[in-house]
Amino acid sequence: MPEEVDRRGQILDAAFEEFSEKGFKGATIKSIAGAAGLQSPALIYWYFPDKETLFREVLGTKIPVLRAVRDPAGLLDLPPEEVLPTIARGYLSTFDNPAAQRMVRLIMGEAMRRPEIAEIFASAVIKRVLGFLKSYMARQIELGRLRPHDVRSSARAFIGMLLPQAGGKLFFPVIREDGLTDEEHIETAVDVFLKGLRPES
Amino acid sequence: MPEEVDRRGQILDAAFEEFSEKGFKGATIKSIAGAAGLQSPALIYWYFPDKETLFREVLGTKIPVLRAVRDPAGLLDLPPEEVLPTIARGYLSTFDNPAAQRMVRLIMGEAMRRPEIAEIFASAVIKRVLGFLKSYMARQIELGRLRPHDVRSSARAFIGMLLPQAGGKLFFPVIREDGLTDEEHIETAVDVFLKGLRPES
DNA sequence: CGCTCTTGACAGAACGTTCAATCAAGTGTA
DNA sequence: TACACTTGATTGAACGTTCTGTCAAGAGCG
Repeated sequence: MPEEVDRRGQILDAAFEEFSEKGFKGATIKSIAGAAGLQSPALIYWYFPDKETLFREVLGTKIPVLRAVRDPAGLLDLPPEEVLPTIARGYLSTFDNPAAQRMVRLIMGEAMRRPEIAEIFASAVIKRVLGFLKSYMARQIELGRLRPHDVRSSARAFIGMLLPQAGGKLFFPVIREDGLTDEEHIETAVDVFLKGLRPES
Repeated sequence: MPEEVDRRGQILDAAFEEFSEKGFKGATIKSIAGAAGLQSPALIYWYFPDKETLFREVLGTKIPVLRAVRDPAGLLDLPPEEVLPTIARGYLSTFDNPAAQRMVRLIMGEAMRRPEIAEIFASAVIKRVLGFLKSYMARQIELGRLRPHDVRSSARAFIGMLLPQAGGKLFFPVIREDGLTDEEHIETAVDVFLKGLRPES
C-alpha cells in the first residue's frame, strides 16, 4: 500500500460531494471521477463494484459526522435549566458544519423516495435523540423537577422547537430573514418549555 | 376522439405521481406516459415543450393542496386555548391527505438540491404559517393573554413542536412507533406551550 | 377539406458498466 | 547485475441500454 495517494478515499470524498449536491440519480460516475481528479471513470470500478455500493459506502463512512449529535447518559441527573440549552446549542451548531449540512441534504434528499435511506437516518439520529430526551424527561419528572406529563410528547416538542431554526440553515433561508439568532431562539424556546413544564406549586 | 378525455390533465396527474415517487431525475417521460395510459411518450411533447416545464406545471397546478394550510385572519382575536389546538389539528391533518403527502415529498425531495423549488415551498407554506403565527402571538400579547416575549421565537417553537409528528407521517415511520396520536400530542404540546407563555400573576 | 390530436419510429446523447491493454514497481532467479 | 515474471493500479475505447426530444405520417372530427 503505497502512501502516495489514497484513491479510495479520494473517490469517497468526491462521491460525497457530488451525491449531496446532485442526488443519487443526478450525480454521474463520470462527474464523480472528474471531481476526484481521475483520468478515467473506469477506475471507480476497481474500488467499488457499482454506483449503488459506492453510494452506500459514502453513507457508511460519512455518517459519523451526524452521530456527533449527542446522547450523553451522564447528563441524566443534571437540571433541565442547564442541560436543555446545552443540548439545543450542540444540536443547532451541528448544522453550522458544512460537511454535516451536506450529509443531511444527501440523506434527506434520498429519504423522500428510498425508505431504507430514511431508516438509516432515523436510526442514526432521530431515534437516538428522541430516545435520550424521553429518558431525560422521565428522569426529571422522577426527580420532581418537571411536572408529570407524556414524555413522548415533550421529547418531540423540545427537539421540534429547534427544527425551524435548523431548517432555516439547511434548506429555507427565508426563515432566517427575521434575523432571530440561535442563541435568542434557544433562550426563548427553553424558557417557554421549562415554564410550561415546571411543577405545580 | 369519441371519448372526451382530458389528456393534459391525465398527463399532469401521472407526472405528479411519478415525480413525487421518483423525483425529477428518476421519473422518465416514458414512465409518465405509461402511468397516464398513453400509447406513446411523444404525446407528452404535444402538450408540454419539455420535461422541465412539465415539472413546473405540476407544481403550479398541484400546490393549492398545500395552500389549504390555514392563515385565517379572523382568528386573530380568539383566545389561544381555542385557536392553537385548531391550527395544530388542521396542520397535522393536512398530512393525512395522500395528495398533500405526495406534494410535500415531491417538493422536499427537490428542494434539497434546487433552491428555486425550496423558495416555492417556503413562500407558499412556511412564510404564510410563520407569518400568521407571529401576528397572532403579537396580538395575544397585546390582549394580555400571553406574557411578552419574542414572537419570532414562539412562532417557530409552536409550529416546530408539531414537526416531528408530521415527519413521522411523511418520512420516518420510526417516530410513530411509540404510538403517540396526533390528538394526544396536540393536547400535551399546546398545554406546555400555553403554560409556558401565560402572563405572570 | 383543414385542423386538432395521436401514433410508431427514430435520432442523438448520456448513462453505467465491461474489457483488453498498459504501466510502474516489486520479486525471484541466475 | 541482468532478465523474466508477477502484481496492483490505471487507461481509453467500446458495449448495451436508456434517456429526452423530433419527425413524418396518419386518424377522427368540424
